[in-house]
Order: sequence, then C-alpha cells, then structure tokens
Amino acid sequence: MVQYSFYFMIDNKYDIILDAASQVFAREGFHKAKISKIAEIAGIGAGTIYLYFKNKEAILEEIFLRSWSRIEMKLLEMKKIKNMTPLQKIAEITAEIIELIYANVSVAKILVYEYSFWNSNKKEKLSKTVENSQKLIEELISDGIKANIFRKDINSKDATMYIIGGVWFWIASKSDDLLSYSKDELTDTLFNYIIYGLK
Amino acid sequence: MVQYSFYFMIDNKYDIILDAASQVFAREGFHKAKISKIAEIAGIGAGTIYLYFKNKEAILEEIFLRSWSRIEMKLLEMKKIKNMTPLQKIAEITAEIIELIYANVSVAKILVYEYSFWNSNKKEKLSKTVENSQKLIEELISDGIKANIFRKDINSKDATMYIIGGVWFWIASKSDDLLSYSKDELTDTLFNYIIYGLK
DNA sequence: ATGAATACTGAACCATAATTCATTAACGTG
DNA sequence: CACGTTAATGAATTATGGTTCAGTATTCAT
Repeated sequence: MVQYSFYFMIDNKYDIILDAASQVFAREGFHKAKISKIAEIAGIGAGTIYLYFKNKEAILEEIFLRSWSRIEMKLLEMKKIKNMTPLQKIAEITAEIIELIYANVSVAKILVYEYSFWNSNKKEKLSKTVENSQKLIEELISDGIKANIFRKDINSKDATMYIIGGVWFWIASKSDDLLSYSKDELTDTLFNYIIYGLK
Repeated sequence: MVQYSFYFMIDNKYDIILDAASQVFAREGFHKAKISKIAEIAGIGAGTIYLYFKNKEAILEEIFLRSWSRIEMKLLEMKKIKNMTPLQKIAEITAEIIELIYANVSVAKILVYEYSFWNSNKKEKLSKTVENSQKLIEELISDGIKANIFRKDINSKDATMYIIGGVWFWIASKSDDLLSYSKDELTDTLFNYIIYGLK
C-alpha cells in the first residue's frame, strides 16, 4: 500500500497526462484534440489514460479546476486581510493570475479558448469554484465602490465579467510571446487596464 | 433565370438555414449542434443544407463573417470621418456593437463561445475581415493616444484585445436578459467600461 | 525465484453524427 | 398538359475517434 502510493508519486502519470493534454488542447482545441495524441506525448498507451481519468472531458475539467482553485484561493486570502485597500488587493490578484499564466502558457490558452466549457458544463465542483471566484471578485469591487475608490455607477457583476474577459483576451493576444515579458511588466500593464481603462 | 432569382429571394433558404443554425449553435455550441436539429428548425431536410453550404463549418463561418463585416464597415466609416474625436468614434462603434447584439442575441452568444473558431481557423476571407477590424481599432486607439485623449503608456494592440475581450464577456454575462435593457443604456455602460475602467 | 496483484497496452469495438446520393417532388416552358 | 430541369429529401453510408478489454508486462511480498 505504502509502496504503491510512493510509486505513484515518483511516476505521477496523472500529472504527466495533464501536462500532455494541456499541450494538445492548447494547440488543437478540446474537440480536435485526440486522445491518441495525448497518449503519444505522455509516452503511454491510449488506454492508460482511462485508468487515471474517466474520459476526455474529465481531463479538461481537472485542468480548469486546478487553475480556478488557485485563483479562488488567492481571492479568499485577500478577503481575510483587513488592512489592504481593494486596489491593493486587485494588484495582488493580478499578480497571481500572471504567475499562473507564466507557469503554464498552454493552460492559459485553454482557459481562454475553452471558456464555454465551464460555462456550459455544470459539473458541481468546477462550477462551484468558478462561481465562487466570480462572487469574490464581485465583493471586492463592491468594497471598492463603497470606499469611493471605484466609480459608483459600476455594476459589480458586469465589471467582474468585463475584467475576466479583458484578462483572457489580453492573454490570448500575447500567448506566444508572453514569456518574453517580465512578470512585473505584465502585472503592471494588466492592472492598469483593469483600473484605468483607456483614459 | 429572373424567376429563379426571385424565388430564391422570397424563399431565401440560405438565410433561413443561417437563422436556424444561429439558434442551435447558441444553445448547444458548435460541436454539439446537430445538422438534423438545424434542418428541423429550418423546416427542411438535412440534405438540403448541403445544397446551400459546403459543410457545417461553412455555416458558422458565414455567421461570423456577417457580424464582423458589419463591425468592419462601421470602423471604415469612422476612419473616413475627420471632424470627430476618437472618443466619439468609439462611442459610435460601441453603439453599432450593441445594435448587432440586439438584433440577434443568438449570434452574439456564438461570437463569444466559439471565439476560438475564427482564431484557429485560418479561412482567408473571415480571417482578413477580423484582422482588418482589429487593425482599425488599433489605429483608432493610436489616434487617441496622439491626441492626448488616452493614456500614453497604452499599447494599442493590447488595448484592442482588452476591449474585444471585455465586450465579449460582458455580453456573455448578460446574454439571456440582454433585451431587458434599452440599447442606449447598454451602449452607455459598455462605453464607460472601455474608456474609464473601474476608476 | 515464484505467484499474485497491479499497471499498462493498443487493436478492436462502437456510438455518433456529418455527409452523400438515389429517389421524389416542384417548377417553368413551349 | 407533358417534359425537361432544378430543388428537396432522408435513409444509407462513411469517417472519426473515444472508449473498452483481453492479453501482456511489471512490481512486490514471501
């Protein structure tokens, strides 16, 4: 039992598959991505994937869940902190998003292109995480409005979607040469768009 | 010959198919949408669709092309006008986008959810229209920066993607109750997000 | 070293749904 | 009203690729 667990940790086919799938999904898109190609890149047989994941969708689901969980965690962390302005908190969250993208550009691409996935796919866990994150961002914006930091004619729900959309597409436009910028540079640029728009 | 043309105009199966497809694509997403369902809604046989379109993808392509062509046209119109500030022009374009959405919410949804389609699908005509539109928006932002209307630390390409992304997701968040707002209301809100961000 | 347990494999299976095409219907013309 | 032409049909075909599973390899405890 212990040995099995240990073996699993070293080998970690689960993560190898996730990584291979991320590459293929990012390149081909979910629907055109072939399990056989994922298996090839992972260096395993196609059937093996089904020992680790229920089906193709479950792989994408896990990729989404991991990313969104990280964002959700950061949002919760910020919520707890009291001596920080909403503006500072948004700066922190922006940095976390850039960190996430920087760590894995393929995943960032997937989050953009397969956006409709989590939107239409009502899987409990994923759906809860995403919706919870959105609610937390909404709260943050609400706080900012109350504190007179943001325009008070803003609808926090609209703004949330606008921010998410802006971030996604901004990522999409860069995707390939994203890594040629420094993290600080990217964080700064993104933060400014969110807060100041074009003016 | 004349009769054929006239008959075609009345009957206009081409547009009927496009309309039916828009509904199904918006509801199910492109990949899950069935040709048989589109045919059913259009009130025709499945095979008939193939008399008007090469394949399923060509239908989606045409839906994209029509929408983007309209935006491109508006952008070109604005480019020609000299006595108008970039801000006013952006207001006009925002209004056009809202108009487009208002006319057909299904199409708006498709533009959001199937974003990856035109992005990955390198069909000459569509690709050219989209890229041209993006270039025109970039020019407009560039003008705004030169005229000291926009922040001068803005990268016009980034900003373009940020705007497009913001618009798309903002639409996505509303999609279902979009029609419960007035056009002017929507235009105003969207314009303000683009220009002023949150502050 | 051996056998039981576990992990892996990839060819075969199967479900789905896009597309085709032989057939039928509708139309326009003389 | 026939008859040629064009349009429409939907059942049958076909392509695709996700998923299964019978067989094989590997690991591990004794």
